[in-house]
Amino acid sequence: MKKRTQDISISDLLRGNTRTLLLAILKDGPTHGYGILYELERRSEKMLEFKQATLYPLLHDMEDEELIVSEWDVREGERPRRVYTITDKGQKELEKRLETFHEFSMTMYRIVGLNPNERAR
Amino acid sequence: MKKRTQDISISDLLRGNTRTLLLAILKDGPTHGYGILYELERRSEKMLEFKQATLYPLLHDMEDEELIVSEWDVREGERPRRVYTITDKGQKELEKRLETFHEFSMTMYRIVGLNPNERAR
DNA sequence: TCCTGATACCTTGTTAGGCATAGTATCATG
DNA sequence: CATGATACTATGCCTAACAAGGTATCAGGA
Repeated sequence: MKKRTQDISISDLLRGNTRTLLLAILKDGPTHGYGILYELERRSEKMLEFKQATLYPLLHDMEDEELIVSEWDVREGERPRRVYTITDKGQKELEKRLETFHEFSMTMYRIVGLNPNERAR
Repeated sequence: MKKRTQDISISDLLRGNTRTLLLAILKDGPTHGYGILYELERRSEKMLEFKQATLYPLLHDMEDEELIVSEWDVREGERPRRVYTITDKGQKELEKRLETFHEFSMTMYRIVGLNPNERAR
């Protein structure tokens, strides 16, 4: 039976990389949840985005895992924000994840016979 | 509550890249299922592997999607093998997928501040 | 002779990560 | 005073990859 071709899904490519992205953004300074959404959009030039339903539970999990810590930033006349800071454990986790990501990506490039330095056609 | 850190999972990184890998391998010539497993292991130097429960259903789906075609290769005194060949549609799909993969990967590198040309530490 | 491991294919049900959807609330702007 | 942006949270769904199990043939060793 003929079926429609599976769409290529960014969500699937994102899978397994969300923690890495979060840690990488937080490495450059404490940020609150909503700000991370903005920062990711900015750095990726709108190619990538987290859905709120992805981001917030993930932040909570990562705090449970002690990769990040949070504190409420309450200011007069402003909505309270929960600001997240990367921990030492988080830094180490980031290093490990970057290594794995890099190794995986280079293996992918090798297998498919693509050169990472060439511009996309 | 403290939780154990999520392990970095190759399965998750693989997600969304399996069709791309399959098509890339079949692009270099018709191959039977079990042979694809071997070829992937060889090209990735054992970093990547498909589980059989991933491979076979995927091959069937991709045949339904007309990205590949199969025929039984029956030989005297040998177990029958189902040999898969990439179609024109599959070739085009591969191109699209490679473009998306490349774009995604380069975006990842940019966001995490890693240089794809540097060796992993 | 029988057992193990490799080859070769297939199926059923589970898992878990990302998401759709919905809800709450504040503030600026027109 | 309605809308959109900001800011956080919770519940339940979807689906790709996998664990586990099955069938069968053949070679090689104990």
